[in-house]
Amino acid sequence: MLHTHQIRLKSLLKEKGFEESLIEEILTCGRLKKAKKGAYLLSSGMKVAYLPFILSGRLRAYRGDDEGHEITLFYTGRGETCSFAINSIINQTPSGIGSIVEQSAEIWMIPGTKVDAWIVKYPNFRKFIFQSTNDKVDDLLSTFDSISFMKMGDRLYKYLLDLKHASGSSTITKSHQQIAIELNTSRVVISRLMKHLSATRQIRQQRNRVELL
DNA sequence: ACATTAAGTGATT
DNA sequence: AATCACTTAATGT
Repeated sequence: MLHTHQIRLKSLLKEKGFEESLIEEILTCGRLKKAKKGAYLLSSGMKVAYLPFILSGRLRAYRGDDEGHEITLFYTGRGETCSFAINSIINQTPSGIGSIVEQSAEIWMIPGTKVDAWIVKYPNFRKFIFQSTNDKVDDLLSTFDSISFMKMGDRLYKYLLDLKHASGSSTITKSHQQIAIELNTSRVVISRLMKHLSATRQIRQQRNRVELL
């Protein structure tokens, strides 16, 4: 007896090219977790017990300090897993990053204890894991570059573009304050830059809403 | 109508 | 690019 989310999960796993028997294993030993927008899934220093496979929604990974500063690192969406979770699981080390639900998500939680064996047993799982790691390291480097070399205005624009790609929508519903937190700058700075983007017709904005043009 | 939260702005560092 | 101090605009109760 399969639930609708299990059917969707199954077809997504097939799409990913996973072996039939692996799909069965994933289905039997995982469990569904529904997480609402704004929920914290993981914070820095926590042990990771489950490998999250995202069925729907989107997560935002960030690095933070103890004074409430943070910086957005990358997003994780449908059909993806967070490669930092993989590292924490395999190396048995605590997570160095935090993860928050950006768009209400359904996540298939796979016990971390299975990961080692599956990497050995299933070539396609191994590929998936390495591919995920590679993807997220690329994202991370791109974020690193922007912090190191780009001016705030360009960083903001890149941030908006990244969000557009991650969400598949050119409308972003966030306040200037929230964006400022994610980029680790001040609200005033974001407001000024937004005004400029608006004046040069690169965006259109309303309260709590930015549309990329 | 009033309070609260979001966004805009000039001046200063 | 950040901070302060303040204004104006939008929204909730």
